[in-house]
Amino acid sequence: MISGEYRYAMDDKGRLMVPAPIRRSIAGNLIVLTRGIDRCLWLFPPEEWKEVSTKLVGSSSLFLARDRMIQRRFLAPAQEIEIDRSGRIAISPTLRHYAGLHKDCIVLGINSYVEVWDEETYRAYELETDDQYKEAAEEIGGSITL
Amino acid sequence: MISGEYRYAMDDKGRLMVPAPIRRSIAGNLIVLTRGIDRCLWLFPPEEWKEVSTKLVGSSSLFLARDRMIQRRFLAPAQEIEIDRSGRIAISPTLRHYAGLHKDCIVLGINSYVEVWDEETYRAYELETDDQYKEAAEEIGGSITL
DNA sequence: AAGTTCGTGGGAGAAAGTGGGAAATCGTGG
DNA sequence: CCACGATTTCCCACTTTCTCCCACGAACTT
Repeated sequence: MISGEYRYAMDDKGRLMVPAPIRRSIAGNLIVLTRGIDRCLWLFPPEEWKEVSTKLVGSSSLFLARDRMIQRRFLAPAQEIEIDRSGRIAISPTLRHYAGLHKDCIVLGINSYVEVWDEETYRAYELETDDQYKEAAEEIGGSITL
Repeated sequence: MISGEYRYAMDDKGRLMVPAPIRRSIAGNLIVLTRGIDRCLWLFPPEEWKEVSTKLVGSSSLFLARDRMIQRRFLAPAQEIEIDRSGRIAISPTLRHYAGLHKDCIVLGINSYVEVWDEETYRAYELETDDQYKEAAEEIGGSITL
């Protein structure tokens, strides 16, 4: 189970730390990096990626607009990359640009995958979703007793 | 049943005491620390955390905006940490920053979990919510006879 | 009064994070 | 097809932070 929230600076070469605890929970030093659905990147352990991608490809068709869209925006940008000896990954300019990564980045461990955000973008996202979050919390409060 | 209100100073290394009475009511020396919904941290015994988190994640999807939000804000920041031999936990910079922990902290034992507040923040919260608290008391008075 | 528990501080070794150099690769233009 | 510049990759070395452990002082107990 991957988790944790971290803040790292991307260096001038576009390299970003994969937090040590997350690294430890990944077998091998390969990961798959792709565009996330919000303005962030998603990072999967290879076997997770295989699962997600086959589920998506499995039932998709060249001839359906919706499927083509998903393939283009989610599957196509994916690249398998290596974690270097110091525990960093090099993020390609294309992906960097998509997520608007500048310098300070937020790295989130979520269950079985990892998200990478530009810090400012993430703060903005938090503000934006604050009301929804508190609403959700109240709703949950109705069903969870502690 | 966990309870008690305590005040501790976080040391320069970011370490904070877990009050001895609370420590005694936790099996083992592992706990889960995460962001609370107000500007504080929540600390769960592992089995409690498993229960809460599975209730939340149970059937969540990458592809639903609301699920992503809950995962990012509640689940992602969670980390399992160890209580050291002197009964302290090391709080990561990210969580420290979120709760605005400086030096003096308030630790609250509440039923089955624990809250950690920056002292100033907590005093402010108390002042802010004083009226609401009295109102709430009136409401409750309608249903509880003592 | 002595032992026990509780809280506080600090030191040493290990691990994590950061930066940069050199070789290799890629892309472009001649 | 080659040459050059830019970028990337790989590796090494340094610095900072963390972790683990021990030791001390205060307070409480017996």
